[in-house]
Amino acid sequence: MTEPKDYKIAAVDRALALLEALADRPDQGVTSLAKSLGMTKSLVFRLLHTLEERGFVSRDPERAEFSLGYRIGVLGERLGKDGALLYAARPVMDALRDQTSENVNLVVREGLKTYVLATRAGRHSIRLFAQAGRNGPLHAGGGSLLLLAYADPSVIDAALSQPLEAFTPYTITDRAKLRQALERIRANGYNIVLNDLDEGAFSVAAPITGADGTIIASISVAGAVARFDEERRESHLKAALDAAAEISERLSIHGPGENGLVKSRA
Amino acid sequence: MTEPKDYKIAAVDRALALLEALADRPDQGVTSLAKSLGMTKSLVFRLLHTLEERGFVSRDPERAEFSLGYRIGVLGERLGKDGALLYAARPVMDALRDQTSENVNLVVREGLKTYVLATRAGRHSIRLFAQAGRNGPLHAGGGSLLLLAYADPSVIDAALSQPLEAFTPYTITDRAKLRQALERIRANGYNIVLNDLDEGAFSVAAPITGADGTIIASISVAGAVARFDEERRESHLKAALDAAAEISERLSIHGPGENGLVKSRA
DNA sequence: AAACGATGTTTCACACAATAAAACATTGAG
DNA sequence: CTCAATGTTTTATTGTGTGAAACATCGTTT
Repeated sequence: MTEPKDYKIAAVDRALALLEALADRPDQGVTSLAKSLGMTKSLVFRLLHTLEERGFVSRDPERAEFSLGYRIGVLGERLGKDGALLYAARPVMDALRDQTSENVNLVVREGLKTYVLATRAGRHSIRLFAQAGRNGPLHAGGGSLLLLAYADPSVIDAALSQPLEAFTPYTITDRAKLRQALERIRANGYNIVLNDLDEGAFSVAAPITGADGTIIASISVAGAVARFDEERRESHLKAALDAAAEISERLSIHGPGENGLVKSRA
Repeated sequence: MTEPKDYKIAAVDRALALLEALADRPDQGVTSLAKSLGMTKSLVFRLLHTLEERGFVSRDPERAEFSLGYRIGVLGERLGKDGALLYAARPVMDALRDQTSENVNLVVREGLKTYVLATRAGRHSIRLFAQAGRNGPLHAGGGSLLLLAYADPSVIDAALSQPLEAFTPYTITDRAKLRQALERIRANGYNIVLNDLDEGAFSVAAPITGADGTIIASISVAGAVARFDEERRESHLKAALDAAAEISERLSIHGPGENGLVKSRA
């Protein structure tokens, strides 16, 4: 492989590595950090000094150990939980769309509704499906059902105590059957639906895990059932699960592995 | 003034400045950022490139504009709201303690209780008062009452519908009088109490404002009433208000002004 | 359609600033 | 009291961050 142009500026990259190390394990000293990152003490010292002046790291009153600083919190709050998820998902959604040529949706739950955080339009379907920013029901749609399945029991109860609108003849409105469906989703770790929200549409949804290990969103591949055969079922499912895993990893405190970005296209 | 040794490493500092600029105004392009920060386009480009590879900035799919990246969110979440507040307050609390020689307490509300996030022990009082991590009531104590005063009306109602323990003969347990007291706190913008939680103790509390403008915590100067005269009342109040303002500014999206750290000791 | 202007991208050479090594200061333990 | 480990400071050299300017790639205007 050819060298892909490296515009990275080393000092900055090292500083960011330092922040990651402190996020991973707080309350570390200069020596410890230098050792674990393969830097010299003096370098780490000066990096910390720079970061501290801007509040990106904070030192213990006892003047010994460092942790992430308040400014990280302020900036992080600025972008919000949805922002982090959205930006982490962006390149992965692009890749998933390219891989499947179908629509890709990123959905979160908000109370007893779902909310489409972002979408990618597949090559085919023109006027189809999800619009970013739109609310949807919890009891129909691939991603929605999946989110409901992993929601707190009290949320499930609340959702099931509402009237369940039938969007198509295939929408599950029977509460017992719905509970069964949720059970199966949890058992499978994914969800595949056909025609239950939009007639003629399929959806293959996988769960995204936040930094705390709970399921916070779903990513789904959706398109016209006409293009949905057994083979695509398998490939789309694998692609969705992989994408969900990748996003989840990005959102974990340890961050993405070696590969800085999404896997290279074959 | 003598030059205070500058260990700052320029590249890193500029990168952080870039992050701040993006937090201040998202969706900016290379040129815009370069102009507003007084950097060259090529530098900004490379900084952004470095930051992007680690997920600290994110670019629009349309390949034009940049914003803060998901990693900021992940790291920020890691430290939590309390962490940001705590670290922002740390040096200010130290300064306030040095200035007043009294105890300094940082208190937040959690439901119908208060929670001492951090303390600094004054020169005098040995075995006195607040312990970090301890819960306290909402209706007694300088910081607590102040937090109650600025809490949501529903919280006030809930707090007042509970039994109001009398910790000393001076504790306000009459609901009407308590509401009056809260009213006066809001009118003043601060709170001063004597003997209401601990016999023989005073407390001068000021409100801390979060990034969204709401009051999220209180910082207070506390000590023995024996040392509390009219002059100290004024000076402690001013010191507490200044400290609260300083912390609030740090927590604001625009960040602290020119002076990177706390004001120099006189 | 062609020319323009603005923006993002790339190249390149030089100065200065980031870096490593090593000396120094400070702290705590045995 | 000595020793070991840590944070801090200095210094010299090299490498790298930097600015200027060329280039590409748009979208807009005439």
